[in-house]
Amino acid sequence: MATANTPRKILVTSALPYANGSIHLGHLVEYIQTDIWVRFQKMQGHTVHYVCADDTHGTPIMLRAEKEGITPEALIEGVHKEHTADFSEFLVEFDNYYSTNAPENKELAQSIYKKLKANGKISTKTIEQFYDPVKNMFLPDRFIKGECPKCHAKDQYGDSCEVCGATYNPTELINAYSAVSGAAPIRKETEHYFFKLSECEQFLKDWTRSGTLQGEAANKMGEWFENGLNDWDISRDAPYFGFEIPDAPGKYFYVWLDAPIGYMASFKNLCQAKGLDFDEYWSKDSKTELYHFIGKDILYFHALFWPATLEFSGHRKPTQIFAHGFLTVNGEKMSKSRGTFITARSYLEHIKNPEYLRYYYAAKINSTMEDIDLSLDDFVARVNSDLVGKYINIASRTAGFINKRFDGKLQISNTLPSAVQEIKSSAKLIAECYESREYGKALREIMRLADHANADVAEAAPWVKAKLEGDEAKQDLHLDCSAALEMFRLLSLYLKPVLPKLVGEVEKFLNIVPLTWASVDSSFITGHQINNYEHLITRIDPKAIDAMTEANKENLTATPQVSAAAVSKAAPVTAALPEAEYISIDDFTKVDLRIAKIVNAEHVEGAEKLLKLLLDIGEERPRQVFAGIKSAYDPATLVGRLTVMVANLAPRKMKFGMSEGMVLAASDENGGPFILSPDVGAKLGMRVK
RNA sequence: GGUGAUGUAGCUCAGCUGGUUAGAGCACAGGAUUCAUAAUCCUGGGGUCGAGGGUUCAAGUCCCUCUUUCACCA
Repeated sequence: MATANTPRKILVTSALPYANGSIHLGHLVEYIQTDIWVRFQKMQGHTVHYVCADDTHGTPIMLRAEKEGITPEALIEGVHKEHTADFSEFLVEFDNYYSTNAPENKELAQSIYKKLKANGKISTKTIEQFYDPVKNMFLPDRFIKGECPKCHAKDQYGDSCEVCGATYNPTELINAYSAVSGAAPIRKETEHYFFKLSECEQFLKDWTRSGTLQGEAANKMGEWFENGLNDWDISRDAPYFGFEIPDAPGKYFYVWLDAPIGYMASFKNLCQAKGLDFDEYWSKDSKTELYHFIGKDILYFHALFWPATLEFSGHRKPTQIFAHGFLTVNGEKMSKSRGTFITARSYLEHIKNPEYLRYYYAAKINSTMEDIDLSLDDFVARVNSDLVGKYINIASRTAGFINKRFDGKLQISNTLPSAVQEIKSSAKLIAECYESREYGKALREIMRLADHANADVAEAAPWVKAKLEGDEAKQDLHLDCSAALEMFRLLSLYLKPVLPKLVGEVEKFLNIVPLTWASVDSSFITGHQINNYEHLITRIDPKAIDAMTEANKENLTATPQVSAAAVSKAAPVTAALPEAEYISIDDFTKVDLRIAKIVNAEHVEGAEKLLKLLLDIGEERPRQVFAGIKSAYDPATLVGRLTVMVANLAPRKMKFGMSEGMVLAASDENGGPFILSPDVGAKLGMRVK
């Protein structure tokens, strides 16, 4: 356990955000979690280096740059600026925020590769892959789309179906096409380089069970060992934005090979700037500590590939890997349609104060991989109640007496008041909570102490003493309010890792040097002069939350395609494309809507949601249409009804047969589906326009 | 589909190796107070701990089945 007596040397990383999009509230869970831990360790007096970088390589970045008509270098440079600004404003204090597309990283990636090769851990194998004959490039799985082989949903990615959840190989897709050019991909042989992970099994089994992972993470790893480890494909063919593999022209390192090496590169870059010893932190026998904070989704890379890469290239392994869960907003996945897909920038524009979010996240963060929920109502209630009502209130309600009655000078009793003593005695517990990443527990304790401090002030009733005559009452008033500010000082110290900026202002108000953990053992002395109290924090207005979610909904309709506008920081994202919200009359008339008579309706064997309808629109034979309305309609009640269908929708082969159109129906989360009915007088076959 | 997690008061969450009437904050109700940014203090109502089965003298806590939500599947 950490004590200030034994200074440690610690290197900490957060996962590298991909240089393909904006930082959002989900990302921030990790950076805030890490930053709090780093600030806590620094307050303990340890030597801590916190490094990170943009993850810049790979096919998506290459294609994105091409689409925007700029070089990949220009793209990632712009993103780097944006990311840096976002992190800085959220008070995430990296010692270095670098890029994987850097000379240090190239050199490290290549030298690590050479060492792996010299250790016999690299092999080559010819594999067959999909190839885009128009674009002249091999296609990663997620750039191949087609029909799901299981449920026949259209436009599914090459690895899994978002409709039915099936996983498969891209080769199994029906009518596969390239998401890049639309061309039908062909199969083509290519030689790939592999890291022989299969030979690292025993090492990894031992390593993952040696206390480096959380329990549930180690359980998850067990899954992979059961099936045996496969070798890891670490090469990609040109064209690829990345580093070329030494002595292998046209072959590039897969982005996941050089991304974690980016941790080293960022640190190396820091070493050059600050004169630190790189090898002290990365050599095989390093005595320093190394921690990676990551999301549970990339545990796989950090707990298998990464330690194996380090081990067999002659480096130290991570001391521990700290995986956290995902963020949900209002109990659900972040959603663009609900306005809960919120970027860091959007939060700053609407809520302004980043420390509210830091506080709320901290209140929710624990050491497990459980997801954490940002409940927006709870967010407002908690921040307003805890920070304003409890914590800041202690200073707000007592500082006035000190300033007005005692010229801002404190009077400290010889005997420590019991309430102050209680707060001091929690220092160890709170430190242990921070150390073990149980921030929620730490903040519960701190708020419990703040409650006691407020109760203590209520009991002392300074407003009563202020009205009493006599020196004794005046003396009591002076001591009581000074004690309250001492409690406030201690609580500020405990909160400092979470609220560095606010506590910085508290330090100015209290006229003290920056608080460290050792400040627990000191205290104010009689005669200490404080400054005038001014409001340090304001309550969150719930309207700002509503405005934020509304604005994010608008963003979606204004930029319907991808989040492309998010990264091109040249133009601020306002309604730049009003025309994108509208379609022309010509677009609309492409949809052939017809009045249809339901001539038959029946259940479909084996289908949970579908009814099979036969729809007459005046053609030779009725159309067969599968409609997902089983939950709301009894087939018998449908027969004979008129409704509206899309007549020129491309026929689609479904599991149960061809569907030759689509019935229109209304629904939302509260109900439906409700199919449409025409007004009296409409006849089957009539065009709807 | 497989695997790892997850489901506790209206909301957000604590509940360690099973042990007396299941806790906190917020919200709500009643009272007090007015120093403080409608902040604070005291009191109270509210839960068949996702469902069903099992082990045990005893289960929110262990086992099995089902189910919710999340993640991963190189």
